[in-house]
Amino acid sequence: MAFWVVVGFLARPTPDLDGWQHTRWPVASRAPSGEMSGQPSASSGLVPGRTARRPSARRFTMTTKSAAKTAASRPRSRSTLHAGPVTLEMVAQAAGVSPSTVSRILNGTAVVSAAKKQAVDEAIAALGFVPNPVARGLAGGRTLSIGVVALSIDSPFYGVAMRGIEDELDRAGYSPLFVSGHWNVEEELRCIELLKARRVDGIIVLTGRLSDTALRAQARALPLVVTGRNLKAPGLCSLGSDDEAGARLATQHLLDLGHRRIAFIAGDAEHPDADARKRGHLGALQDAGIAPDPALIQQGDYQEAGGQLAVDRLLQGRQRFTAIFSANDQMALGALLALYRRGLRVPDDISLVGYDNLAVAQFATPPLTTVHHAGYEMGQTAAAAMLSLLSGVKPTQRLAPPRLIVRESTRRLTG
Amino acid sequence: MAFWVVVGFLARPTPDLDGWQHTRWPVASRAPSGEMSGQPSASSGLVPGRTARRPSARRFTMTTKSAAKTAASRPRSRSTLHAGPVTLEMVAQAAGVSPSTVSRILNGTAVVSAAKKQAVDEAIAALGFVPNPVARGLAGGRTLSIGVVALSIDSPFYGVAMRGIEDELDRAGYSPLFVSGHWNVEEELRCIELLKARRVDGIIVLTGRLSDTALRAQARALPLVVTGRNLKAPGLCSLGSDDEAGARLATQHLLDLGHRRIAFIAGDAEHPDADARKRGHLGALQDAGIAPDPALIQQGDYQEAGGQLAVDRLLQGRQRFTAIFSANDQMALGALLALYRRGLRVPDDISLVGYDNLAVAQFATPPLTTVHHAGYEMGQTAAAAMLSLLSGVKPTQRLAPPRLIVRESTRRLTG
DNA sequence: TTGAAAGCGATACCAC
DNA sequence: GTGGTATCGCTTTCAA
Repeated sequence: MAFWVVVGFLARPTPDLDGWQHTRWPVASRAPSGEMSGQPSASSGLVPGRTARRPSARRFTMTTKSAAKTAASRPRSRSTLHAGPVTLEMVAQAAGVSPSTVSRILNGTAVVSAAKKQAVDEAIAALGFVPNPVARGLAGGRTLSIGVVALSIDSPFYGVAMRGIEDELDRAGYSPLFVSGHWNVEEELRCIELLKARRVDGIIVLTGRLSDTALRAQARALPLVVTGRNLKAPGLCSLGSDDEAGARLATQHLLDLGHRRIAFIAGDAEHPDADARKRGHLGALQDAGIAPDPALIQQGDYQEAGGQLAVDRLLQGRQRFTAIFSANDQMALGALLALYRRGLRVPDDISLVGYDNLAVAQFATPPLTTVHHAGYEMGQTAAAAMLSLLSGVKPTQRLAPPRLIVRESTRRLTG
Repeated sequence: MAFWVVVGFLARPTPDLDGWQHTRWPVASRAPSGEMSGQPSASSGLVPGRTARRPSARRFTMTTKSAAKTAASRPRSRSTLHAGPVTLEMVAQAAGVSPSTVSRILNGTAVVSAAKKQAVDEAIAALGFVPNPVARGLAGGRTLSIGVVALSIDSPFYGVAMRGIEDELDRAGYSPLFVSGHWNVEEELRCIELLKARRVDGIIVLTGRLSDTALRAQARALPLVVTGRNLKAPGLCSLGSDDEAGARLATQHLLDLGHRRIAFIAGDAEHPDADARKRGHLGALQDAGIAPDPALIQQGDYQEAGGQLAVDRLLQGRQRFTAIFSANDQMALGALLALYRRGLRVPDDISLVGYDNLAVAQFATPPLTTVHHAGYEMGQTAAAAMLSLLSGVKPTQRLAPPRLIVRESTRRLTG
């Protein structure tokens, strides 16, 4: 996208217009004709801002067929000094073609003669034209932006997923619009409405709390990609990861090391993947012929504090166990602290396995054995799937299966 | 903002139009009249999408004075069944007023009679009207969105800052647009251009790599808030935190505990605050009459691995030291691991202080003594400052001074 | 106070 | 292949 590179923007308010006053920032493409009036609205809660219209400088328009070659009579002729947002129309004039043609070249909507294409490309480069996504959004219905609903903008796991989305979308000229649902269904819905109001072209939901039904409904209005689920619906692409298999890997690893009494710290039950991880753990135990001990299963919340409390409960209950599998790394970190507080060493006294392979996991003391849950890749894949959806191609992306990362928090049970 | 609550959106493509085909998602407010033609463009790299115009259903317009009461003849009359984006114009019709009046009420741009206001408010509620920010952006020049340039979307420290921004802006009806510069000046500039292309109303730069001069220049075109700096310029609000004082606090704490040989792990030199933290450390030493030993100062990079390597170098160099002050928590985590690997216990053998008070710091083993660098609050304050700037008020926000958080990674030097 | 209408900057129909 | 131009949904003159 060559035309996307150069941008010519206002360095200072255009001084060539009549009535310019002391407004500091040129608002969009308008040159102010005076200060705004009016009070902050009760509805919007905000001052209208320093917007005003070009008072005399009227854009040329040719409502009737007769107004043919008026181009030269345009009031604000282009000059390097009086820079302002360069419009498609300016490019058209400079290249001596119609706006339609420029648009066609920009979007590849139709075949244009090589000569005109070159003229337009040159004009674009010369003027430093950047298409205005806002106008594009209004006119074309597409804003080249994708809404991303995350649980929280500062989530350690989804943070890297967001980076993956960002990188992948960027390559296609799309921008992500991140909003956070804060672990709350209503807020997630509000986020989606906000994104739709902003006319995003599609929405990526990173797991989230919404019901499958709600997601299906949304997908009827807008392309939707959702991670952490497995559901089928028109216009919807779900990218489930096999958390059950991942959890099996973790528990199996502990079993392989000779552990038999393995405590499990469950994730937030509201989270769809929490149950899968629990099933994986129980499944692995069962396959090994071990009856799960309910006392060894502690409810957590996917947060550090939850892991810490879970271990405290385990210890207070005087449960015998030689290993812990925590349904995510964050809780494992809390577990690590709880064990440390009691003077229990990892892995000498207790082996510990996490899940997710967060960046911090490798810097825990000791570095955490965990299940790699590819966050960055998940984001990238979700974005790629969205781009497929948008281009009308059925997305075929799938997530890589989870894999075990053995570090230093687990060891063979001896004695 | 009462009108912001309800949204009526397309559940399925409007079936009342002629020529409807198998398009899946209604693009913006248009009902398709057929499939799109054309190839993906070399410029945009993307398929144009399934956009099409309403073929016959023409919006009513009154170009001449004579076309007075045509409202009733409007082709697509409003009905609950044929829901579609509710426009301001529909509200106007429902309320029996002109679009201008609705706009005035929405924005508080002018005084409107109570009766009309009520009628409009009711119509808004009844139709579930939500103003289209895209159209607003085009027409008014304001998009109610603020660009936020971060180093990375998944930065642990700036993550919480972003949350602060999000929360604060949300209360004013603004949305943040997060973009990442990836620790790279060129990319940061590219981000800013992208944000300007998307017509954000202002930009918040979270520290970043841009030079003060570059920032000043940007501020001439758009309101700008920048954290981690102290610079003055028109249209610019900088929110510097006193990192020097914070670092002094950390080193002073170690001195108070009787430590004399204190190693320092410096932050990424490209970061403006890294130098301040180093100065604070050296200043505290100097005040205590201790000559800094260059061998005890190790360069880090603000990443975990950097902290780990720094400690490795310290240990390999057989330096004598009883405490370490790491210029941020991430490096402190790495330091913790390096010490653990050598069998050195924190705080028994070595005391360790970090900086930032990341969420993970309190779950390190042992929980990290650190300097609280209010990320969330920083974001909130930056957003508030931006809102001030936008409303023409000179921002007076300041950041709270850093403060020491004593946890378990430091102890009094005995013997 | 209120309404009419001219844009904002693109897109994509429709005709040539 | 092109150009004209009617929108998109809203803001803000200007005139009444």
